[in-house]
Amino acid sequence: MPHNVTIEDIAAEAGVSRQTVSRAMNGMPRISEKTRARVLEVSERLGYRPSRFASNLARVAKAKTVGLVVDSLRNPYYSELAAELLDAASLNGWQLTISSHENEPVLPMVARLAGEVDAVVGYFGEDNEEELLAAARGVPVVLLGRTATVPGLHSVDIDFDSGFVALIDELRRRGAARFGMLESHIHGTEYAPSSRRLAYERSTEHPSSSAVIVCEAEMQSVDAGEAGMHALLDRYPDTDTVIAFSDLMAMGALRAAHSRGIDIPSRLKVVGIDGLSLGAVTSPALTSLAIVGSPIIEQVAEVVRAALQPGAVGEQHRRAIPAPLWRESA
Amino acid sequence: MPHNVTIEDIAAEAGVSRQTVSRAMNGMPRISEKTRARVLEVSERLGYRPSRFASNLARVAKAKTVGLVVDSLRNPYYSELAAELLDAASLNGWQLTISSHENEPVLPMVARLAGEVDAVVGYFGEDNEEELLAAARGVPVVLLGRTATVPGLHSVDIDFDSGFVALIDELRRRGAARFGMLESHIHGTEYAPSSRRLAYERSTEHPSSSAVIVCEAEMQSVDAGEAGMHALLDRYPDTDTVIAFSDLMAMGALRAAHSRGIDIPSRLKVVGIDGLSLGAVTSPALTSLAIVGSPIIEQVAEVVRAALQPGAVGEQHRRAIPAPLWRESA
DNA sequence: ATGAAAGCGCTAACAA
DNA sequence: TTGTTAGCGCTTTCAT
Repeated sequence: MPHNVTIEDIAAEAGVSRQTVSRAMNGMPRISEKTRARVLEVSERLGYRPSRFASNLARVAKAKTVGLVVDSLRNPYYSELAAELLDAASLNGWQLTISSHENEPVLPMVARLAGEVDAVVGYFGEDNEEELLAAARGVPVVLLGRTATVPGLHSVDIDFDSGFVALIDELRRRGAARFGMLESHIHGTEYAPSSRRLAYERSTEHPSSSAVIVCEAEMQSVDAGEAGMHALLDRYPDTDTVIAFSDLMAMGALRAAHSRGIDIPSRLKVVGIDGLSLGAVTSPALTSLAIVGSPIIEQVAEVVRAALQPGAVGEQHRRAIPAPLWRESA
Repeated sequence: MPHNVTIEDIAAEAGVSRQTVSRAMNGMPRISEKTRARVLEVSERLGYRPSRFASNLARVAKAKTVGLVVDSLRNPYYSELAAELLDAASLNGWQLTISSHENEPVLPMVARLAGEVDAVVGYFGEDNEEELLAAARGVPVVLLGRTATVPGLHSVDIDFDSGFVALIDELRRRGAARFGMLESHIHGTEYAPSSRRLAYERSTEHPSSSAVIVCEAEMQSVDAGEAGMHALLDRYPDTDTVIAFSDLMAMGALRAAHSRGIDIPSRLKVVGIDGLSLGAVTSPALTSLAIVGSPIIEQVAEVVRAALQPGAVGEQHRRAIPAPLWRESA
């Protein structure tokens, strides 16, 4: 059983001390080119791989990495969110490790992640807060899209109410009068109104906001949006403005409108939620209540930055206000 | 200067040994519920965060993490690739940390990554192999989309020639006769024919394969594809089959065809490259030469698995054959 | 330019 | 159930 090759082996083989090996491997000064070359040659020959754990343990400037938990990177909402967090991470000198709970139960995943990262941020659906906290074993956790209720958990929630007010106001100014909404319901789960629907209903007046179609979404929510749009147009033919649960669903809605020969936005306005850059390439380009590309990531970065501070204490709760992103469809 | 709180502090405060603290924190057996609770209480009160470096150093089953380097997660090709690698990672018990070289030069990024992961895989464009190898400091590197030429670097290349043969054959069987291609050229860089274009030209006969339009792509290559399609239809009006550099460009091509009232696929077949799941929601759904969703990730996972083996020696070179994904547009 | 000593903070194996 | 003894493999500081 050939034991793992360590810095000690390289030092011995090259006839130098461990520090010299360290200097050579890390491109540090105070070493002659000659010895450096020799050490590098030896280390390559023996297949030496420095232990990142040992080196970070000894080093004073330790690497920082934040873990992101999402449903699936196949959903463009999460991949754009990840892209933004990646920007923030690079700005702050963090690494970003991503996990999706597509294949794995959340709690074990968080427990595993906790052994590899310095903070965990993510969407955790309905997961129990106490259990999350316990699974994280001291690693700070930031809940996205909901407000944490137990002490010790940070959160960045989304203030749909404020976002909707701005959106509906401007839509009205543009002539919107009879609203409809395409709500989403993940197939096979028990239905509960989403915070998006609730905000929609609060921000529109009653008779119009009764025009809600609950779409049974599976993976491909574009299709659900298309079907939902047909249902909505059948049931509430005089609707002039449709707000979809997500941009993906709105894209389906656009398709349904197309197939019926309905002109957008003159006859019907369509608005998504999310603010995906993907929405720029539909025709017409999709107007959206933007979460991604708005201040949410700023907030997350600030919370993480604070939580990563050595003496950090207490939790932070923030709310990000989604902002309408006006393109052509409304 | 309050030093970092360590296991020692908790042990002292709780009046137990370090080992007992370890048992409590990690949910290990052989500890009474009473002491566990007390230790947990203390650790929470003092804000104890176990050092993942120390724990992994001491632990025999160390965490494995692989680093993925991509252009940008905003590009669905990379995010779907990442999603697949995430699946493979979860299957193998790895973590996945992602870096994009959107904001950061590659070499320093690889150097940083190398201190945090056990293997690096990624698209490295034109980057110098020797420099990459040096930056990785002993951490295995897997090049994607090209074949490594220096010893020490692994690679998984894409065999477009084989893929194109299968694609073109079947297209011909379906009536394709005059081919055209929409090639991509990243704006502001020197142009060199892509391996996709070369494979296309090899697999089609000459006069038809001269129908190549080089599109100046920026971020949003959908637009480039749209413009390119118009140019192609103007210049080679009798083209009956168009192959685009990517699915995104093919989506633009679809849009151009739409706006000209050209029916797809009866009058014109359109094929993308990449195999994005996004292609399923265009109308008509996009046929594509699939890279993502085909064996490429298998190959990558195998190479990484081998490279992660303690005594691993030598490098691996593999080729993945893209497979046509027949949907409606062809 | 190089080396020796002293940790970094934890877990594994064994003893009590 | 709990504690003791050894490391894990590297970097830092200080000599030389």
